[in-house]
Amino acid sequence: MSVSNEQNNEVVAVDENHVIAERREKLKAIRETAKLNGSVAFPNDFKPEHQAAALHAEFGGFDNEVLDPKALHVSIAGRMMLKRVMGKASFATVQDSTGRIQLFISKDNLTDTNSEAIYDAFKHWDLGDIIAAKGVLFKTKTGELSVKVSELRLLTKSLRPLPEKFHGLQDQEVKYRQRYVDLIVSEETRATFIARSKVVSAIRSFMLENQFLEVETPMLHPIPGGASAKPFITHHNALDMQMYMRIAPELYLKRLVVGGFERVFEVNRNFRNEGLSVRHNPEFTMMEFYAAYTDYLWLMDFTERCIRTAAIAATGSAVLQYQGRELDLSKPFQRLTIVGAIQKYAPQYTLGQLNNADFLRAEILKFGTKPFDHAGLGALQLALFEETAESQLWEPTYIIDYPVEVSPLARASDINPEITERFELFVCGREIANGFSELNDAEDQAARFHAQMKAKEAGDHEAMYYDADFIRALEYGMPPTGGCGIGIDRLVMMITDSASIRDVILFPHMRAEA
RNA sequence: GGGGCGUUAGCUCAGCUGGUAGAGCAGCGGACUUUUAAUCCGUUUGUCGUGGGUUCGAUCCCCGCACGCCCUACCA
Repeated sequence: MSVSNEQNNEVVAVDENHVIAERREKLKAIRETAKLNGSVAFPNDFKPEHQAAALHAEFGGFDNEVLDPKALHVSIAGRMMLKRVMGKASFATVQDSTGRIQLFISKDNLTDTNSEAIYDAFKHWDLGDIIAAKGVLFKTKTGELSVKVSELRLLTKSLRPLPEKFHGLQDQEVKYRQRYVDLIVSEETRATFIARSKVVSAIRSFMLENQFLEVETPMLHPIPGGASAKPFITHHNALDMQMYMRIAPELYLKRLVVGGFERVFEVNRNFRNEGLSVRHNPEFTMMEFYAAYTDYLWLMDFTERCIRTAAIAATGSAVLQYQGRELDLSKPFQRLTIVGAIQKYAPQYTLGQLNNADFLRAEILKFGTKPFDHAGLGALQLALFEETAESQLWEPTYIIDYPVEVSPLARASDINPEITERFELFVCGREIANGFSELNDAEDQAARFHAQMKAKEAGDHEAMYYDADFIRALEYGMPPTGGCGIGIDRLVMMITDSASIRDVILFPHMRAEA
């Protein structure tokens, strides 16, 4: 054919190694044999009726005296992970989505007319091939439940070799970039993502049980809002307008509360155009919920129960181990004010100092952080908290009394207008959740947006935009409401004892491959 | 964005402060009818991440770049 085709072949060749080349040759032979037999190289007519884990659970406890008379016929399929050929008899370990089971394959037991050819073909099948078997359950000499195979088929030829069978996949980069390989060979990785699924479904059930309505709000926003963060910017061609990937669903969910959905929640992705770290992925999952006629005190109780429920659903216990240290989610979560937390974890500061803006400003500079120019006392206290106390909050702790100036969507305290009815939940030194009594005074909200715009003009790139439609919605009247967002990835990190957010995201963001 | 460490066969890893590379697994050939990372015999495979520099000579020393991991910063 053409030049381009030759180029393609060259590209393939660069990626090839002799192992892959051997396998391609085997596949070629398989195709030819299939053609002669009127069959196909990639059949899809085999339907397994059993799975490894269930077979072990149901029959693993019996010995051959029980199993033999039953003559339990099973059919299974999966990836061949181990193969031990010993002349005329062989063992192969097959892995399906539930676990592994061993096959015992001997020419004598194969019922097919050309059993010799099938057995010889099997000897050349590779680790990683998807195979299917039918046979009878029995126990080997060493007591392992196995299938004495009467029918054996190759369903899918695998062209690429798996990682080394004992050490598995060690290269972090490959684990992230080629998660499919990681999942094939790492039980631990599979367990992490199964736990993640359990966490999410437990949270969903918990919300539904508490009369919340699950909703989906836009991911593409004309005005980014609901958080202080840099958005990804994109463009809608037909409308010829700039759009933003959402940084938070908050303003839409509150519009729904205005609309009369008094309890709503959404579990989905937020996108923030910021740095990557062991705790940050550009897209991350939030469970955000709003409940009319509740406040931040109610939210703290509710969030606590929600997290505890999720942990138990995923691990069976509310007492966990995180990075070698016990994490007890069963006890009531602590509550501390920002100043209280500093006093507890950095007792060198006096109350007088903590209420002295000039002192705080100077102290924060010592930590190498520059507080923003117009930071008030509350913001300075918060900055010092972040430097001194935050990372020490191992046991679940709600920090309360966030200053108004850093909480533009939260309801101010009736007692002290400088602070809001807001909390953040810290566990293992990390922020896990953020919630507050919602600001439902449309005029106050408009004034807060104006203040944010001023901050933006003054150079605060993360200050919020003025969202006129959101103000309009509030002007129709939003009932008093409490709302909270839980960072699902970080919660799953905690519950699965994962050190990096990338370990709990199936396909974490990576730089383009070299 | 700043700092540290890393990159050697398909995989897991060795490689002596410089003489162009090894092991195990996988593969290929052979033996073997109860193995468990099967075993035993034989055997193939490398732009030593990449581009420069120093040197008679570089996987090794120096510099740049790419990618990765960790710490740090912004943040959830």
